[in-house]
Amino acid sequence: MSNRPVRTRMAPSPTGMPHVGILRTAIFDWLLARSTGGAFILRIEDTDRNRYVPGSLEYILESLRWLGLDWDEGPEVGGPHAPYFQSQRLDLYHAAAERLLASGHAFRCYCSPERLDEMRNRQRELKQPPGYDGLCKTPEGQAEARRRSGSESYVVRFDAPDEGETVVPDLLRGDVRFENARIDDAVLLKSDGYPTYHLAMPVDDHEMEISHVIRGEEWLPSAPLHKLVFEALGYELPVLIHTPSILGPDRSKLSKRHGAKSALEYRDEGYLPEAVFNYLALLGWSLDDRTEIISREDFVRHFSLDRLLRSPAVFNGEKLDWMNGEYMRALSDEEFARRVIAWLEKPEEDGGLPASVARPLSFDFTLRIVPLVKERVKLLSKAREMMDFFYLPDGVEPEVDELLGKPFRDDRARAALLLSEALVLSEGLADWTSEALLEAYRALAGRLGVKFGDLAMLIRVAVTGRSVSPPLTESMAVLGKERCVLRLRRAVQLLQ
RNA sequence: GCCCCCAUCGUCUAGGGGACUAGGACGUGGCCCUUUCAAGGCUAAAACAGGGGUUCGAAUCCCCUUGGGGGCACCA
Repeated sequence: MSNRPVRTRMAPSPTGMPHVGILRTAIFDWLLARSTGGAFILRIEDTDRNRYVPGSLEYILESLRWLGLDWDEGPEVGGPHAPYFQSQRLDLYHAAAERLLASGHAFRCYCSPERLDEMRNRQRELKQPPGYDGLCKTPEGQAEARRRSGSESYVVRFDAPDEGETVVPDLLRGDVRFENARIDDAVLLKSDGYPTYHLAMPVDDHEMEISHVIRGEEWLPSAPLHKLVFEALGYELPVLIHTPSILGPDRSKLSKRHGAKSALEYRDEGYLPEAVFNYLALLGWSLDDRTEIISREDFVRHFSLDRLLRSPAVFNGEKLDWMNGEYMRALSDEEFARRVIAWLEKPEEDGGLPASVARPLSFDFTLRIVPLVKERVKLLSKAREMMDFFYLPDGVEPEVDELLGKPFRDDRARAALLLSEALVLSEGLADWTSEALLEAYRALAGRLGVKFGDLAMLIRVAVTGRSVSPPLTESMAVLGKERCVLRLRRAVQLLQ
């Protein structure tokens, strides 16, 4: 195998948001490059104008940026092999096609789509393997095809050998053998002058000096074709690595059907990029028998191709959630505050706080809240419901049912009494600290003959508007006496 | 239909002939902690798909079966 400098690439088509499968492969590409001092190249495979989805390029770039996969060459950064858009490299593909035509490795095919359809239907009925029947391999056949289609429009097809076998060396899977008779005379150049992947990929990977092609295993069946094209063009074949698929819960390839998400959707749901990176990188690769949380630096330091797995992995959202929680808790308070503020300052419809809350949020105030919520939140998006009551300028509006809860469902008067006792006590409290509050409320509960938990819940809902909240007295200490007393008073009124 | 790939707890995985009464993690159950919710601690259940070989010895190597996945476009 070659000793060329390591150069890997991600080569997405602009057909929408890149999903986790392709991103996971990109992570391996990036990791291989970064761990070897090599280069990671981004190339846009925009050769199918029919499938083009506007905005895709930005989705791709933003996904990579979000995950921290910086590219050394490609869109925006340029590079010695620019342009990095295949639609701007047509001359290269035409020249390659001409060479293949001249050397007899390819031929022009005038068959109409209709004829090809018929051909395939016939083959299916006869239970024969589908594939081009070779009509246009001879001048007579070409004439016939032209006559039948009534058009001069043609494609360039590869003339695959009919005998022998082609052995594809895959670093992960070893030598994979294919009978040449099974290799189709694939279209290399379409009638619109654009190349197919089968031509563009060998040409570009050669031109861009790609040393390792890491791509999904769905490409394995066409790998022998690619090898043949590389050879016909006189190019050195890169190291091939076909990564296993990521599967949905039903074990079929992960797709939109399963709610397969793009990186940007994870971002918008409140996941941390380092957690998504960690989780994805561990789908098909492992460091050892126990390490789950691995920093980006350690991934780079320890990544090696020989620990890549061959078998497909089912995507486990619950484990991702757990891992995201791990990363959230591992953040410093300051960093947590920065990220959560960025989230909370978004418009309400995007998961931020209501418009009534003035932006920007106070960093210092938020920093005091962070220790109370950090370990009870798995997603940034969940932070809002845990934290909003701290910021609401007009207080909270608890539901009566919520306030009464189970213990006081049938004794509203008692709840009102307890709460007003708590109010009076609070108003008279000079030392507004969590410790003092806790002590005072415990004593009160004892004096009134109510379980502390029940009393606390009453106060909790009154102050936070919810029955699930960060620790009560600590939250109240941060909120401040004035606001707490106000909210207690309002709750008492609500019950009376 | 044909071709190719894959196969350890429900899921992600460790394991590359003896260290395996098969380890870790997520999830699940139980207990502890506890002002809610989390977090944390302890603990439990849970797997080598089946069958043949090879070998003194197989989760590990080979073959077959079964199962799962992918591919067979002028899409990538």
